[in-house]
Amino acid sequence: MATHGVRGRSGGRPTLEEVAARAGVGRGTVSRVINGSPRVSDATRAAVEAAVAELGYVPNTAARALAANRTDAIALVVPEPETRFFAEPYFSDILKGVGAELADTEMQLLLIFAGSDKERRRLAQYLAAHRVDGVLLVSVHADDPLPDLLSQLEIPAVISGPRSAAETLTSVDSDNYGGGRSAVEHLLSRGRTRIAHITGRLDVYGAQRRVDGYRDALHDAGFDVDELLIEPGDFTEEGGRRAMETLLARRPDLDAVFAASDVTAAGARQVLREAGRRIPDDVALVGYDDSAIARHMDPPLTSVRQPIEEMGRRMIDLLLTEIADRRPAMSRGLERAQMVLATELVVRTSS
Amino acid sequence: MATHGVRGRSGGRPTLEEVAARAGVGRGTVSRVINGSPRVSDATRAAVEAAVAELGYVPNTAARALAANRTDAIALVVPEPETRFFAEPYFSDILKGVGAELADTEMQLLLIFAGSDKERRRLAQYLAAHRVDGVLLVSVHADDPLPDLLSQLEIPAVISGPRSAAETLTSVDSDNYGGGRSAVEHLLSRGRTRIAHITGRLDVYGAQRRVDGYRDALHDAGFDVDELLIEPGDFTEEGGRRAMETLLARRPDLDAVFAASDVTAAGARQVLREAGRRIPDDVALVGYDDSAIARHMDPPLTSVRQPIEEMGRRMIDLLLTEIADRRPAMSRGLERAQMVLATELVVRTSS
DNA sequence: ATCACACGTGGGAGCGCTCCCACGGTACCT
DNA sequence: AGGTACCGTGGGAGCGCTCCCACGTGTGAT
Repeated sequence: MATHGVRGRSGGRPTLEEVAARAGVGRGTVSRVINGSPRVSDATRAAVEAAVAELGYVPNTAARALAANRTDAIALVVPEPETRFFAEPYFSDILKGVGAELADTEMQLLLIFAGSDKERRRLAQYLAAHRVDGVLLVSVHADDPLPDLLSQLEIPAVISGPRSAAETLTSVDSDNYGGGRSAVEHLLSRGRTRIAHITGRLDVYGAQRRVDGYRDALHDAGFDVDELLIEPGDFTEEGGRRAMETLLARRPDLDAVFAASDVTAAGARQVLREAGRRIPDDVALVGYDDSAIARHMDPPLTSVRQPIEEMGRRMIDLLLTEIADRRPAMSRGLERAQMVLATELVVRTSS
Repeated sequence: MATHGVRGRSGGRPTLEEVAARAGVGRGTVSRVINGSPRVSDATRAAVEAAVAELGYVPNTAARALAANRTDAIALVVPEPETRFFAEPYFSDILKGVGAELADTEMQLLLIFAGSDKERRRLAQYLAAHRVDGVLLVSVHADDPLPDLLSQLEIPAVISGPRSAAETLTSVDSDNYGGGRSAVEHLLSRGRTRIAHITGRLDVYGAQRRVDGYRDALHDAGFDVDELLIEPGDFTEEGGRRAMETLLARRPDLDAVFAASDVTAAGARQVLREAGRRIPDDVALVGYDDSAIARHMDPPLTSVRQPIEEMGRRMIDLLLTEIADRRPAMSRGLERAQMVLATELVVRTSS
């Protein structure tokens, strides 16, 4: 469909040189037209474009990459096994945002999994070869060496979910603090006062921030924070069950639970049911992520929604800017951007 | 982790030339070592490898691609919107096989979605630019122009699920005929004789082959095929419901149903339940795909499993061979490979 | 009339590699 | 001794682009 027109009699694909000859101009001029430089007269531009169309010219990426020292490709690095990538809607949402924002760009997106050690070595090789202009990093654990490798190689990178408050890479995050806060404020407004919190993995910065939001919301409402109402989980269903059992044993009079993920809430719900507590009558329940689970739970789960697709879009924005600036990491003076997007509490009948 | 060692004082990455100088050999020799040519003495090879390690040399992909006219990349083209890609386990299984087979290769895998028209135009551009050495095509509809574009551009390609018996591209498929056959033979062996079939979308070659298997199994067992027992579906749950209603109205005495997908079977099951038929007592049910749905259905669904991961692996095998042969499509004489992998009937309590 | 300075343009140099030819050396034949 | 063959090796040429300098030519200020 895209290519018809005369193939060069040489048999191969037409080159810049051939287009130039055909249009009766020099090589440089064709290059300028191809790259959208404004320093070309309209007449010349038209002639070149005609020649390009007639010959079905398509630039040779390798040659361009070699000469210009760029690749026009960026990588989305997922430091997880592929299984998790498909299992968690998080990734698919990010990918959707990224794809949308990249759609009218020349940039090519590469999806790279780095779950196993072998894959990670491969990735290191890959980055060392500078085969991408920039990197999008999602779901990075606190002790992951990848970000440092990237700044060392001076490859522009944007991370989703900073590793800490002192993240050195440009980052995009949802407002975990505000999310945690809004969940608790909502429960308070419903008249609940003995609100428990099942946290996420605390080596994940976002999980900590949710706890901070939980604490501050209670504190600002004039309550003391009861440490016995806080129990660490790990984002999983099983973790939610365990934590809920502990909490119930420790504080049987609790009247609400804020779980750090919907899956965790599902685990908690199960234990509450088995203990004969009705939701929301006896215990109100709020989750986090607003995933499919939340909508299909019985009763439907109130949950904090993160704008994940939007995060994907913003990540690309920032990355492209950084690439364009060509001042990779730690360029002098320039503050690393730390973008934070608002969350939204989706109220359902569980609270 | 991967790169330490002396960076060239020039500041940039070391080149072949610098490695050659350091090892006291010529450029060609280093190239030979890098590319694993046997025509290098052991001593020289060792010297070069030492120099490579010391300098932290990593080949420049763009330069290599330009000089050698190859990209060391292949694309997995998914002619579907990203949503379906994540929704259907088929893709994740294929990807798993592909990834595994590619793991100890230099080849880079690109994932390209071509669901929308815009994306397809982009893809055509991409292929015209020969940015990949080969293409893996999955889930292609009968009238898709993509395969023809590929052979026209002479890009090696392997398709999963041939478009017809006369597929011109190299293909890998599971044995849909045998799968259909085994499902019916199984039902016959259970003493069922009035076996209905809800087909898949009949513009999908594999769906047709399943029908063929259904027919032949009955015929070979000495039964006439009752056309009123065959009702077209479309692989969806809703299609399964509709078809089941039709069948039940037409042949209330049917005692078994073979559905062309598990999802279709789920739809059929629902209608059967509503009609008061017990499974498997009154009506035995067999699905296709052996997906999660099959395992979790009540009762658990007998289903035909396709070796999807294996298909991914074989596709890569064939593609790499084709790339190595450098005789892209329709090279003279060479029969297109049409690989067919066996299916397996997983018997559960629904039959 | 002169100078200055844009602007649009052509083409050399060079990006880092692979390919291939040519060369000297060794080994084995006649 | 000369011839032939092959092996390991060096390095020229060239892949198709971008970058940048240099070169007219036209315009406005002097």
